[in-house]
Amino acid sequence: MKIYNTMSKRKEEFEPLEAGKVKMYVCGPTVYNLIHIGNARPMIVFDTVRRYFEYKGYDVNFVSNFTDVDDKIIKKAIEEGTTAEVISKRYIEECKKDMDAMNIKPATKNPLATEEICGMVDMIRTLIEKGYAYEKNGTVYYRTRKFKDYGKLSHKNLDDLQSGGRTLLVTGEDEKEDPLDFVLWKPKKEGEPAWESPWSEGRPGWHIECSEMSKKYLGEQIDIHAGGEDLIFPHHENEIAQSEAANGKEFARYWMHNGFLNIDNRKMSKSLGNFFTVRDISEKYDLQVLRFFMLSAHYRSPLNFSAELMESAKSGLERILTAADNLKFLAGSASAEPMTDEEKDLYGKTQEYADGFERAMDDDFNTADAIAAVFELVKYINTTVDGTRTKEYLDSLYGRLQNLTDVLGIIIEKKEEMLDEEIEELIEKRQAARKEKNFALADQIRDELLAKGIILEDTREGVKWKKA
RNA sequence: GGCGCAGUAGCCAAGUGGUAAGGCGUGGGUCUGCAACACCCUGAUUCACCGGUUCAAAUCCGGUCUGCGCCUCCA
Repeated sequence: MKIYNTMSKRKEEFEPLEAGKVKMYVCGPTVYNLIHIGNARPMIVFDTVRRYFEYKGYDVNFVSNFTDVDDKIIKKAIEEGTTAEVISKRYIEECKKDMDAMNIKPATKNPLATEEICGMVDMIRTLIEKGYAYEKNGTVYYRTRKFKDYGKLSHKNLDDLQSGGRTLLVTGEDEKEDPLDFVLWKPKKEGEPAWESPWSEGRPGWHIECSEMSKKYLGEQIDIHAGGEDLIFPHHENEIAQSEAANGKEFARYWMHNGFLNIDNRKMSKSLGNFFTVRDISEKYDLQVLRFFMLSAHYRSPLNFSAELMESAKSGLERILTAADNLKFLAGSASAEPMTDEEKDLYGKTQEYADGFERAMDDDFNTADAIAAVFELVKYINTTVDGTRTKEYLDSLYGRLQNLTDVLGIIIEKKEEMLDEEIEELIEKRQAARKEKNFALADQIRDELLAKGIILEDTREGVKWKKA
């Protein structure tokens, strides 16, 4: 199994710190609003990574935080005349609903920054003791140049950073020893939430949160640390500086970063009017479509989002779902005899698709290629299945398909839904009309059902229905 | 200014030395009372462009053009 490591800029064979176990940390969202579809990409991608590890038999300890104290949350709280806590609690709940609708497995642990302040204070204290941090007027800064490896993840050197095109010295920061130093602890301003610390009543800097939560729930050294590529610098670079200086050992073995999501080939932003929340999308699509769409490209590539592309993804997903649905439908009236020799042989050949799927996933989670293997399996199913097959064969194919789609987090199982009597009657009435070749009436009933959101399909084995 | 990424059919997208996966769409056909589903056929003599290396290049090297990202809060 190979993983592209941002640190080495190459694919590396994955070797867990502890056999059979994976410790991974994914930087989670700041909860000041509903999550947008850009937030959804790492959630979907790294959930899929996790699912694949589990498919391979690993025990995955998956930790992802919620940043619940931050300037944006405070700003929102002031706007609404409430507290930061109310805001963050609300959006954590909403975020969990969206994640559930995207079929993202709950993390082993979702730590909240505000509940881990003590640990952060301890870590900052350690950094000061070791000479990696200093306090000025209640603010604690990290002494960036003291950490020899600074820049190793983002492949930048300090002098380039300092002579960069933008002004690094911003307001009130002239008290820093060096413009590159970043904040570990800042004193509160009037009306802001604050915690006690040896330096001032205040709150932690953003970067220290992840260093501490990762350490507390996964240990000083972890297998995988992941997030959006925009976090490489400065967030992850700073986490490394903090954690490695404080703990004295390599922080994460593999650094994974997903590419950015653009909308109509432009960066998503509120000012461009191309900003979509996951909730917005859910009004028009089942979020499975969004998930499928995101997995159709490699996670490290930039991905463009547009209405047309979503429609295309919807059609493709539909094809997979239809094949699964068809297997279930046929199984309902299939022979209970054991699989025939021919069927055993046919089923045996599906191993090839599972192998192709794994080969793709083993190569740095190439979901686009893995999906191609799923489509090949679908084609195989569609061409080898009909009303004469045994239930055992149909169920086996279903199992094979589900085994793969589960890794992608795509649910092929149709919710068991009962039609109400009125609709059942209409379907029967239409069948009678068809038998009498009264097609005008039959079509009329079909239109009527369509208006109620029921799509009918006539097959050799009977009438299938599905929700529009 | 510094660092980095990308350019493969109408669209999306795999493929990093051995002769272009897969999906969506289009057009034609089979099946069907019709529709839908499904199936078959339909597509790149070619991988932005120009040179080079090699028996062999979409894949390696050099250059050009174009688009994008990061260096500042950002998934």
